[in-house]
Amino acid sequence: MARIKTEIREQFMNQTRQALLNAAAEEFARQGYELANINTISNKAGFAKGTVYNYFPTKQALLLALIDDIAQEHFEHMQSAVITTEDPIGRLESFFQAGFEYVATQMHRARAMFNTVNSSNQEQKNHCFQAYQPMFQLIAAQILSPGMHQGIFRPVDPMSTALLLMTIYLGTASQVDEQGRPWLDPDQVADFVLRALRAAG
Amino acid sequence: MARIKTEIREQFMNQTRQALLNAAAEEFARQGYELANINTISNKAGFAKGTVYNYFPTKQALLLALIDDIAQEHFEHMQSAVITTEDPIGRLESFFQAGFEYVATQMHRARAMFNTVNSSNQEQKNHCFQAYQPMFQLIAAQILSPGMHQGIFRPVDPMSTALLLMTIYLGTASQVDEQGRPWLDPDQVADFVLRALRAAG
Amino acid sequence: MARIKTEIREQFMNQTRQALLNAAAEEFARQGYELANINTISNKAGFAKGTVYNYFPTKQALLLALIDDIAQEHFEHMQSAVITTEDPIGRLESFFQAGFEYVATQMHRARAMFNTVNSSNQEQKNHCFQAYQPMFQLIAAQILSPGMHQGIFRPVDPMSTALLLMTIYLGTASQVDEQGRPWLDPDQVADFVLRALRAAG
Amino acid sequence: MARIKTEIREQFMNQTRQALLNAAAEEFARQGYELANINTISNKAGFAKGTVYNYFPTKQALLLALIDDIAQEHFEHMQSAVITTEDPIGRLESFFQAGFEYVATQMHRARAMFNTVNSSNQEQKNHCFQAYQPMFQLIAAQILSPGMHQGIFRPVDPMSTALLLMTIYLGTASQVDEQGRPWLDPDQVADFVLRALRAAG
DNA sequence: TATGAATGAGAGTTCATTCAT
DNA sequence: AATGAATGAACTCTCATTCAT
Repeated sequence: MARIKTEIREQFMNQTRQALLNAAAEEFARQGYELANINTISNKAGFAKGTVYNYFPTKQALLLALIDDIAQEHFEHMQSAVITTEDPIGRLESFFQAGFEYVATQMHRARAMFNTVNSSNQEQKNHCFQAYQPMFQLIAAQILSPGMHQGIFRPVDPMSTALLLMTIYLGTASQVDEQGRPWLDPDQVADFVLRALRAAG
Repeated sequence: MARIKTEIREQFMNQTRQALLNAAAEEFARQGYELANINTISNKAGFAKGTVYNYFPTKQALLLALIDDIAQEHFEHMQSAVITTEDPIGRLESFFQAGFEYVATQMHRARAMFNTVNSSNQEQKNHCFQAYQPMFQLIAAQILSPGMHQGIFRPVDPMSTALLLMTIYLGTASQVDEQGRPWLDPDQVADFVLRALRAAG
Repeated sequence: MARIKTEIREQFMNQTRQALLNAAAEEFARQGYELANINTISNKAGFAKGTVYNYFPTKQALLLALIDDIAQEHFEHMQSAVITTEDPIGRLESFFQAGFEYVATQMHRARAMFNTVNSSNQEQKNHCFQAYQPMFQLIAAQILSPGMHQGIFRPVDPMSTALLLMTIYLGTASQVDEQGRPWLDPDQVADFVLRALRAAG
Repeated sequence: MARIKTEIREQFMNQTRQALLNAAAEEFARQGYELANINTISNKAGFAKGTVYNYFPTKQALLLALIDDIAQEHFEHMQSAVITTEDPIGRLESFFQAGFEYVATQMHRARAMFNTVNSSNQEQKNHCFQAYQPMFQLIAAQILSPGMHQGIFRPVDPMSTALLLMTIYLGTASQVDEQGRPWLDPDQVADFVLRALRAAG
């Protein structure tokens, strides 16, 4: 009984926490970290200013928790798309498609992440890279390695190439016009990358 | 006589202006726009706070003037490297080499520019793109077009490909470790891009 | 219960607001709007600088709220004095007596208002006139009109004469020596005005 | 010869000084003392910022010199109008007519003076009263005294009545609508005052 | 747990004044 | 006499954070 009560409470707390994270995503996306306003975030989430501090000790802790949330969701979205096929080429195409899809459907979260990854604050930037380690692993282990083993991709260093692909993904997916539409399309980018990776002959 | 006096004065003013721009580059690079401190900038340049406002009406105007300064210098550095050879492949290699070189030698200016290009402030971002138009033209007209005409590069849309290359350049050149060394090297990146661009066969 | 709590809180807030308005009156009276210092105001009220901005969005909003407060209090003071007698002559004498009384007892508030009414800032000046509309009505409807109807006052245009009387009141009541004592006394002024208004013969 | 040179120089200096005073009048009228900008004033006069300080040691000194200039001109304008007739009633009417005329023709100077007379700065206010002493004398000695001696005006205290008339003049002449037209006209005001002053019977 | 009044450090900007030219 | 670059004190306003309720 007490257990159940506790669970219900936790669920409520999680709801509040999620509401705050969602509102934070929107605000961090629109304004960037420095200009983001804690008051605006809490109000957007339907709470008062002080409530944020019941869940996150500081503004930066809120951002970093958000980044963790985003990175995990982002990773799961990409992974599930990538592993639906065995073909390394298809996987790479899926990677870019799923990536652009994520940016399109989770605009706020994606932009909050872009802003943080490009932040001049080293701590925030590093936290992003940490949180995105699984994504690098995904590229290296689930796309590049199989491709090289099957002789479809030329031999490359998996980690630095994963970094390059990730850079290309982040760079191209984050460039959008004033209406939020990307300047480049994922197939075009995937095609470009595939030509660069394909084994000769 | 008056002319000479005026010229000397203008030279002095330009010196002050340049000192402020240099200090601003350092501060904007280290802190990003929002955290950059006008007082710190002017002191770094050897002046009092108010002096900044004799040269730039607002903090943002200072940033945008700096971006113009950087973009021009950056462009000139790249252009002079690119046009030393007729060979499109060499030109593309030179482009990345000169690019990474610029980032290495003009660290502050380059980082200030990266921060601005990735800013969540649309006005600042747009200003960057405007200021970098010559660079896009350089890629399209001096590298891609000749390469395609000579049958060395496969046919691509020059502008969107220039955008892609620029994105790759900015993305890869801006990724540096804590000591400021790039994670990827220009030849590796140029090689990757060349494989993607080369005409089949 | 919640209602009671809310009421208590509101009462507290009103106390803070009033304390700020009182401190503001003192400061605006002594220094005028431009030289008035928000920090001084909040400290005088027993609060920190930022607290002012929990109640008034800007310095000018604080001034205008104060003007509204003063105008209402001022009007109520004058009205209650005026309507205690039916006699138009007595009413006019009461008007000036109560007016000088208000200035003497509410020195800060009165001076803050004088400063604002004479401000070179049109917006502030206009706000004063708006806030003092009831006072013009009081003069026209409760003093001049009855006086004319009873044949005690000669026929005059009520509104422009109300304006003239108000001008005379403000002008004479605001002239004080270094110790704050008025140069003219209300009975003298009332007598002067009465002679100008009385019906011939 | 040296004398002549000196005179020419003085004339030049006086020209510069006058240009500065005129520009100051405009700025002090529009903005009030605190918001008036020394740079704006000097530029309006066709000089650089520093030039002001060759003629006036401080901003306030500039204001006070301007007040002296205005008070003298204002007085001369009123005096010459007042003394054209021997009739005290005509003199009083002329006083208000000339007064409103001065405000209409020397709008900037008049408004600068109104702003200063109503300033919360005691020093500035007092300086105004000092500078306007001749005007009080004019009212008392050239209008009220003759009127009383001729039995046209009832007996009043000349100085306090002069103060009252001056207050009424300043109050009514300074009230203008957004187009700068006065709300009351001088004859109306003079008529009001005359009724208050006329000897009974 | 949720609230929101209070805090106060900190920032950008203005501008009277100085002074070397 | 005229200039205008440099100065730096002073000000308004913002906002992350605290804490009593």
